[in-house]
Amino acid sequence: MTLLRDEGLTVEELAVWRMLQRAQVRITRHLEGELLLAHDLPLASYDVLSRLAEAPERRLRMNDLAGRVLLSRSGLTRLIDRLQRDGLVNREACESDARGLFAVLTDAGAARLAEATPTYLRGVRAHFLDSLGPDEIGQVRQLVTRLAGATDAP
Amino acid sequence: MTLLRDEGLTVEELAVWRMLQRAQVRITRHLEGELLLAHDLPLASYDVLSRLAEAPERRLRMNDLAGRVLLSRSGLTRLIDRLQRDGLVNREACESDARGLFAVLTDAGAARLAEATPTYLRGVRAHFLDSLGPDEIGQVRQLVTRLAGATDAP
DNA sequence: TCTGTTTAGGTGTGCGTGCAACAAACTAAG
DNA sequence: CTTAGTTTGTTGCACGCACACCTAAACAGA
Repeated sequence: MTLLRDEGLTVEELAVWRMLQRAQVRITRHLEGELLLAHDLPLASYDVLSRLAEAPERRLRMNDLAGRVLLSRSGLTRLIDRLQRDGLVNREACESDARGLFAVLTDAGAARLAEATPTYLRGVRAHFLDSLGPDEIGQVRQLVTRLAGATDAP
Repeated sequence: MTLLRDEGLTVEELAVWRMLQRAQVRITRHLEGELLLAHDLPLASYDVLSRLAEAPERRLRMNDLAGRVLLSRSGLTRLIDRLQRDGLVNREACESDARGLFAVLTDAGAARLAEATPTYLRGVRAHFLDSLGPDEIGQVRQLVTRLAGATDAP
């Protein structure tokens, strides 16, 4: 209210920010709910599996993976623990660097990913893309690129 | 990759969705980090305090508050517990409905909010609004309104 | 008035996350 | 070769959250 103007934010600007938060949470919850219900797969796990599937040799160093997924290194360690326990991912040592570990997608992991992907993509379309006008994607791309700062997969 | 086209999503559409997630996490972490560092106040707590400050009589029913903040009812219960412990919020019974409880902002809570608000607003401007072109706010407003689905404060 | 249903809020529990501290392996300077 | 500094991944810990369940109060219809 009064606090707002003192810092030069309009009411609209604050409302937009709040709605952005709300939108993000809303979309994410829907998506995760569907993924959990249909495939017992959390969103973060799906993200890891899909990143690995895209990577050459289906493998990525823990550190690289943590950079792509939105997770701290320790968070990723635990998540890979779970995925390994479920047989979707394996850890393999790195030849050139004895400290390094690869997370590598198993066949079971690839199968699980393939199974869940239609649900995921349908969700992204239904909860996100369908709200965009046909020509808006380009604008939104430029916008989120600016907001995201760093690139997606360096 | 191959999985993508089968469901009719372009590579660009998926990239936009991923960047949106990345952007949201990035902004939120920056904002929360600054708020925590400067005022030892988590983002969720700031949100609650500001919602209460905006409400008539500085008070809101737990349920209403949970609707505005992006939190489950149980999550809000615990958060209010903490805020009450720190003296920023009090619980007061509701006259007309014996089940109801108001969360009401204390003077200390209002002071803490006033102290943290410049940091918060600066952060929103720096990490979000500054990435928008001067005329983009209106477009973004329409977009996020569609994405958020429900209204902000019904 | 009584009984079944709905709503408000809180509690028990388990999960996922980040931070700080750690050990091991690499790297660079002397 | 040695030593100091950096990077990689893991672990101890505490925190915050949601889900399922619970109690008390309100409401509905007979």
